[in-house]
Amino acid sequence: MEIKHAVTLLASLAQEARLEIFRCLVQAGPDGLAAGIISQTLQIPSSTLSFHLKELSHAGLISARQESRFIYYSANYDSMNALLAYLTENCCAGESPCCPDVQCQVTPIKE
Amino acid sequence: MEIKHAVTLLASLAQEARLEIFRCLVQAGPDGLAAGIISQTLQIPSSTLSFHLKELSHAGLISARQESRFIYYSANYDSMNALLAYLTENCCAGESPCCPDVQCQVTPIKE
DNA sequence: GCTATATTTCCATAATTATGGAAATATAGT
DNA sequence: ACTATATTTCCATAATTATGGAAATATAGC
Repeated sequence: MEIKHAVTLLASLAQEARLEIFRCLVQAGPDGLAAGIISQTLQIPSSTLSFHLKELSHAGLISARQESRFIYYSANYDSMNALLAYLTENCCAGESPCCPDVQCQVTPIKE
Repeated sequence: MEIKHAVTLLASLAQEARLEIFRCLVQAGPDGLAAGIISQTLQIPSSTLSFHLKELSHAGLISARQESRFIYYSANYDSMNALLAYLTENCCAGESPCCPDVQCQVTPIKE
């Protein structure tokens, strides 16, 4: 994953309403939830919710599907997995030091 | 971890310069790097870097320690681990559906 | 076609975040 | 005290992001 993509995913989750929405959708499972249900559950006005859903959707973290008059939003598990993998590989903070021989590209200070 | 704290951590990583800085510090290991080296390596003007280091520091993702005239910044592995744990537990997208019986708190639509 | 419900778009406004130069501050060697 | 280097603070400015009401659009039942 490119760093810019990781930043996009992080940014879309770095907002309380959106993190709540995403968490809610993850817990709701693959079928997802209709926008109205999310609005009602999380007490978010529809226009504000729509804005946040669009953000998450643009980032690729959720998908939408129309079903009669309802639009169901569901979490894209793969996308989240990819983000976690990126963070674990590049910014990991495991017990054992990660990437032990990878060095930050430090150019020697020239006099 | 509280959701607000997760949001704070995500927000501090949701910026390309900061994600680069953090990644760099993770790779640099526990000793970290002096601010000037980071500035030079990532080509970030010192004032801008200082701003971003402060953000990461406030979020608790990095620590600073003075060493003679230099200030060394290093990644707080524990903090990152906690974030990954939070995301895995609350927003996880594993192969197997997570939290199978936890349901998003959906109040039934009343007529 | 009318009505009701679901969702989005539009819009103005507010709030937050990012940028980098210049000046200020800190630290240490001479 | 003077000098050099390291880092931060200050500041103005720009850019981005968030909010929610009102209007517009879509969908389906009657």
